[in-house]
Amino acid sequence: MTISEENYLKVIYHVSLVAPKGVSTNAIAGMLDTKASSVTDMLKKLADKNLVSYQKYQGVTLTDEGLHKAKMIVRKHRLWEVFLVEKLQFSWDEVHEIAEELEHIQSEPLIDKLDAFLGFPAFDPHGDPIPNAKGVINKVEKELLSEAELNQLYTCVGVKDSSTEFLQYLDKQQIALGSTIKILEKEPFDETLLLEIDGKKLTISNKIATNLYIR
Amino acid sequence: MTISEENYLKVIYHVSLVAPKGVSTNAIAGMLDTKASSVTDMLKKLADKNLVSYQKYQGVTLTDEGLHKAKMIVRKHRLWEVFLVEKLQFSWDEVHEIAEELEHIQSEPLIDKLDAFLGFPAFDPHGDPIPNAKGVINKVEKELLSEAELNQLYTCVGVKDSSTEFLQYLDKQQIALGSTIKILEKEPFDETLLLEIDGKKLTISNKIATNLYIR
DNA sequence: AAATAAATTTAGACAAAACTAAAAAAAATT
DNA sequence: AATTTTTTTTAGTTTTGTCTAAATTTATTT
Repeated sequence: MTISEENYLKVIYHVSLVAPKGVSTNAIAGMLDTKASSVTDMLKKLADKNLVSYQKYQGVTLTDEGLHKAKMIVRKHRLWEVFLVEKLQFSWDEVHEIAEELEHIQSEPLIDKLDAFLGFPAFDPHGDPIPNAKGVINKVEKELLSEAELNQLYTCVGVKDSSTEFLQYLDKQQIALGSTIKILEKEPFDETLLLEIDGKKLTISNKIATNLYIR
Repeated sequence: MTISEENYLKVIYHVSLVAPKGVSTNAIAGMLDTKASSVTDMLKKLADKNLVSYQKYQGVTLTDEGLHKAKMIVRKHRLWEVFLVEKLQFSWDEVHEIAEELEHIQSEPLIDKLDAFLGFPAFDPHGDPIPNAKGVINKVEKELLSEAELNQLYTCVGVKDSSTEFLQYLDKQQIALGSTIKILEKEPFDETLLLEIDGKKLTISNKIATNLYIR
């Protein structure tokens, strides 16, 4: 598999988690910053290799084989992110791009030994679950902070948006995975929240609240 | 720089350590398992980018810029090898291929943090020196076991051949970097050596002796 | 010094992965 | 239902890195 093929599989995987009835050519083109015509070409190739099922104009879905390959790429990406943060002291907003490269290194023993070295982590630095060597993903029930109740105690378990800007905002406000969160007030007009985070008070916008996962 | 360009630079670097007056097209083709005509094409491209100086039919040498780039690739390769052996418990005969991939990951901070994580190692698992971030290489005087004197105490500091077969032979005979070696006898007919290695006696052929570095 | 052999380069072709522009199909609108 | 818009595909090109076959240069031998 080429790096390009792997990137297509990964994008189809991520999009199909949200849009399960077949991923559109344009959606893939948008995520990969390429043209729809290029996507069509690649989908044909992936279909020939039995990694996706594709019918003209009908979008694409992963085959069992394609799904497994995609999960293995995600597994590698997230394990490398853990390595970068836990062992090399990168911050969680710096690791995505590097992991985008590392995820394409081809070696089963490498990734299994890396997994063991890291202590078989279940989640990456952004709270996303890491598929195990068989592709099984530990599902954890979680909800968005924007859906949470007043005056209940929650723990921050992940982010939806993992852009540099958002992650750096969270760092600045000292919000991290594991932080304890209680909603003290909810402004009805714009859904701004007044929170108590690890004991400190903080006001956040609805946009922030719709990108933080809690449990 | 593409992976292919990096591989050419690396090969030119390695060959020019042995043949300093310009590396031939065929030598490069042989090492990269490609055709001479492909090499010619690439040399033109590298010359356009000012990474090599190249004149038709006269072989090629690295420019200062090309030399630095090549050293940085070697640095990455050897640091990753240390990581694989020291942290992930690979044996020294398993790491070359994986490091061939990892050496192309593009991130300065990654490699500097990896260097720090590993404790700024000076040598890789085969005893080869690791260039520092500026490209400076710690030279260590060493000689081949085949050139060594009788009844003197030496330490094994590296291998010339680092093929899987040779490294596995050394493992089997329990010869490792740091082993203490004394030559007890040298057979004049075929230069077979009787050694005492870490206290144990062992007979080795001249071919082995010409691939082991000692100090 | 001429002839032969070896090494190197040129010319032209190909596959992968992208592109543009135009055509075709599907979806949305009137 | 017909028209317009959007999405998707096709057709033809480009770039990168490779190849083969032929031509050229350098090295070696007689």
